[in-house]
Amino acid sequence: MATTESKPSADFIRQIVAEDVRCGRNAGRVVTRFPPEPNGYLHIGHAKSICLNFGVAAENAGGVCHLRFDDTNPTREEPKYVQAIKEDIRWLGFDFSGHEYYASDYFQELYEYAVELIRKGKAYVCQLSAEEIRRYRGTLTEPGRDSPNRNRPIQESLDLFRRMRAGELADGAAVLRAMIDMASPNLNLRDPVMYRILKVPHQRTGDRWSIYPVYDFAHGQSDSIEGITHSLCTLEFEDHRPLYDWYLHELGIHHPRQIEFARLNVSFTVVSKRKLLQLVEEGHVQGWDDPRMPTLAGMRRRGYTPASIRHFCNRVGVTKFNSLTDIALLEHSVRDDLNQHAPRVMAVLRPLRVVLVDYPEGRTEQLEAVNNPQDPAMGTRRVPFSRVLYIEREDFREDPPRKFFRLAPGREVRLRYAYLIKCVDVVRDEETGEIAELHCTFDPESRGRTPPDGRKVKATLHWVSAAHAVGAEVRLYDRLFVRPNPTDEKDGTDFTDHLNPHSLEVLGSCRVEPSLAQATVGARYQFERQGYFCVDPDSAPEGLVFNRTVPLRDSWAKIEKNL
RNA sequence: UGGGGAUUGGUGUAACGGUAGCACGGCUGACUCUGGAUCAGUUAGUCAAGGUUCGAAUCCUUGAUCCCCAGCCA
Repeated sequence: MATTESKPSADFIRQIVAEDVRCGRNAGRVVTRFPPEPNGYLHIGHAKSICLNFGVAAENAGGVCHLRFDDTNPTREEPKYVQAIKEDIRWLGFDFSGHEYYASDYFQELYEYAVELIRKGKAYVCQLSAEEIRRYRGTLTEPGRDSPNRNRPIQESLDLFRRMRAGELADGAAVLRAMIDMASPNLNLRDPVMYRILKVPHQRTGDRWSIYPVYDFAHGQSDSIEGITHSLCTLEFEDHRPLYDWYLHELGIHHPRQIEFARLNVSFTVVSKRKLLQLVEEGHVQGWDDPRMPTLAGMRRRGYTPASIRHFCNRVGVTKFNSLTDIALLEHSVRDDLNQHAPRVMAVLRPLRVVLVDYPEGRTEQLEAVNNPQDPAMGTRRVPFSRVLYIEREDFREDPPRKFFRLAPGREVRLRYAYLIKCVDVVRDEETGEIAELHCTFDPESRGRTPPDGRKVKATLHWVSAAHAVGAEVRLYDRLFVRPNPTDEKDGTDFTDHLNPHSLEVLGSCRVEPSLAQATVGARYQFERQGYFCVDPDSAPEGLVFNRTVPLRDSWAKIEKNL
């Protein structure tokens, strides 16, 4: 490159990390972590966090990113989610081998930390009910009141805590609380709960525990135990930082630096595990991997590439501003990637029969087609051509509007890689009056080249040979919601009120070129002039199923809209 | 009316007292056997009001608006 390309400036987190490395904090080491709770599938918002955490680690010499499952609530977590999360992270392109951790592995240490705090007089067992604790906590504007158990002798708390662990107390009968300040303006500091009784078996520790640490008591210490240097989390934990600081300080253990950033929001979709779960449970979509879902599993099935998601995450940046990123940026990222890598094929979604009346019956030609004009190394293939073809119904207009360049009565267009054809007749179904087929003539001098008289046409259509085409089902997806911000419920609506009723359209009688007969599940293609498509796992030997990942930009659609 | 954050074109993001830049989107045009892609041009912004300064998106003051917090969820 002739001129020095200006480096994109690092986001504020990378700047902080760089400064820490520069001045030798943590001996120059960088250890980050991605800490999902295994209670749902990963979505595009998690992808942002994954790219940030693994990215920051990779950019620093010797940097490491841990995958840690925050599995502190056995009532909501399941092994199937652990598996799905690991699969999604690997698919996204990140390696956590040798660095897979579980908060549940620290249960014994966490228990000992809790005992230590009781011994120091910094924690106590409280037997107020959940409801009472809430009332004692006060409100945003009024201070709370001390629990009557706050001055319980240390020995008594120690004994009670031991009995909680031993299963001698019922669920909800007692909790362990930190003794901080019931009048703190930060509600997180009003004697927060550290442990609760949950006589529920845990997916990894079985029935060894009948008490479990709450997130706030587990998270910071887990980071500490793992030697995390930079604990990157979302904005809502900013208020919790003083609490984490307090625990770490009282315990006198390694203190990671927590930095908060804004979570990702994307227009016309929802990025919240709870809401995505609701869509699944209420049957608005067909599952976590429904191609309309912004889950990594859904996007994978839809045809998104890992690279396109990573690029998207890098482009949205990292700040503390609560933003709503335009879904067009996501769509651009995947087009950008697929444009360079997806082989082109011809597929007719809504077939209209075309008979070339002057083309010999029974004749078949094999025409050479380019697999990817962006990448000549991808070579060429042969596409069969014959007398009866299918073209796209929308590529013909009996009464063409202004600026419509495609086929119309008496008009000539090119068939991609083949001949110039001219429409000479429109044949209707006598009963329905619908256009049944088109009769066209072809110019034998125009095969793969401009005819000798130099005639030009304004449109090139894709097509398939009727006798050679393969049948397929194509699923067209549109945005899941009709509102840019479906979760804005200030007008009293629920986000499910804004679901797009047309987010899925299934086309059952599509015809695709024969080279696709061997297409394997997950393979991605550009259907020329239409968009990027990917083979769905529902495909069977008897029937291919394609998902539309994203349409090509369609300038005719824009012209038509403004006509 | 407690505490914690935030505010730069339509959207996202840079600029760290010295020319408000980049990307997406929009709009023009060129080119084209994908109305794709590509290329070129264009559009449009510092929340407000004061102050400091030769000079302010950046520093100070006041105000406005938005987000988060009253789970034994994470």
